[in-house]
Amino acid sequence: MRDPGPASASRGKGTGTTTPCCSKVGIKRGPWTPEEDEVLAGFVRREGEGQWRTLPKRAGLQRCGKSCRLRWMNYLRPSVKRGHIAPDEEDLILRLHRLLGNRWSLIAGRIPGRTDNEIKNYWNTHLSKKLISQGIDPRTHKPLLNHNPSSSPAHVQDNYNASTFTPKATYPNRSVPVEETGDENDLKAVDGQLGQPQNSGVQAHNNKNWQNVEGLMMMNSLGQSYADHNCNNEDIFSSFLDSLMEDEYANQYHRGPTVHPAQFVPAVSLASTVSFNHGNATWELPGLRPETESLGDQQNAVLYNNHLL
DNA sequence: AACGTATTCAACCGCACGCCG
DNA sequence: GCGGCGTGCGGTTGAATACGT
Repeated sequence: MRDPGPASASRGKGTGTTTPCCSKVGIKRGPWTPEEDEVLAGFVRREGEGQWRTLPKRAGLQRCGKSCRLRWMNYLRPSVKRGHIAPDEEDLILRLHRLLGNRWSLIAGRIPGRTDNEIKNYWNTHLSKKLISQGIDPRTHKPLLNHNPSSSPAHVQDNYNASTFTPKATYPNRSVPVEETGDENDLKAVDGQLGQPQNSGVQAHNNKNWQNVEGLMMMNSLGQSYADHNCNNEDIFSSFLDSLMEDEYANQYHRGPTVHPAQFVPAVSLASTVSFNHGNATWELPGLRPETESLGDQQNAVLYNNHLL
């Protein structure tokens, strides 16, 4: 492994304002030693996670709290899975990234044992290059304009298209059209109409990294709803994401015109239906195939078929 | 073997948000 | 409403390592 390096060695970017926990003289930086790992892991096992700021002092570590937390979360936690990313994990990362963009923590939350840092690194070092080599823009997941298809082996392209890409989806809660280009101005326009993503019960959102148009559309709506009503929607989000992850789902919606979700109230027998409160209306996001739809509510069936298929 | 370049990934940074007094 | 604190996020860095000449 790497040498720990001098305790005062400067790493990372910038020399500007430092966070309080890292400004103290005598705080060690750089790679962790096995001894430090042992101290930290033992302490967290005994005392539990949290109180990271005061943890170094209590545990007798010459580290800042943020560094301790990062080391625990990304390396020492028992649930952290080490080793190579499996093909199915890679496939999942690709599909989740297409939906969520650079929401590494959200993506990591769907892949057991993998950390956001690990997935982020894997994306930047492997997957983004892989997509580029296949003529896919890793930022938008759309074809690169200047890419020569002949430069990629056909079997590679076929494999990727077949196993990884879902058909283009038009989400039922979309109220504005999504431009085919992932142009920044388009994103701003979309932001303006749907509102910036807000902090939610799921996690805090950084507003600066909404790079994926599809994910932007979805998360804007979810985030807005979460923020407006401050409800605990982690399970709802999870099930909604599950439904989005199904190819069948995307197949059902990729052709249809948009409809305001408030216009549509799915039959109660529809499984995986996701409800959101927004303003005075309840927004319903159907998340399954129409063939499972209850025929008991004919009105809903008509709406469903007319507007969402 | 020696050197230069590319790649990997652990660790750092600033910032944003929720909570609480 | 305001400010401090704790926490978590995504972007970036750079030492270690791998690879090529």
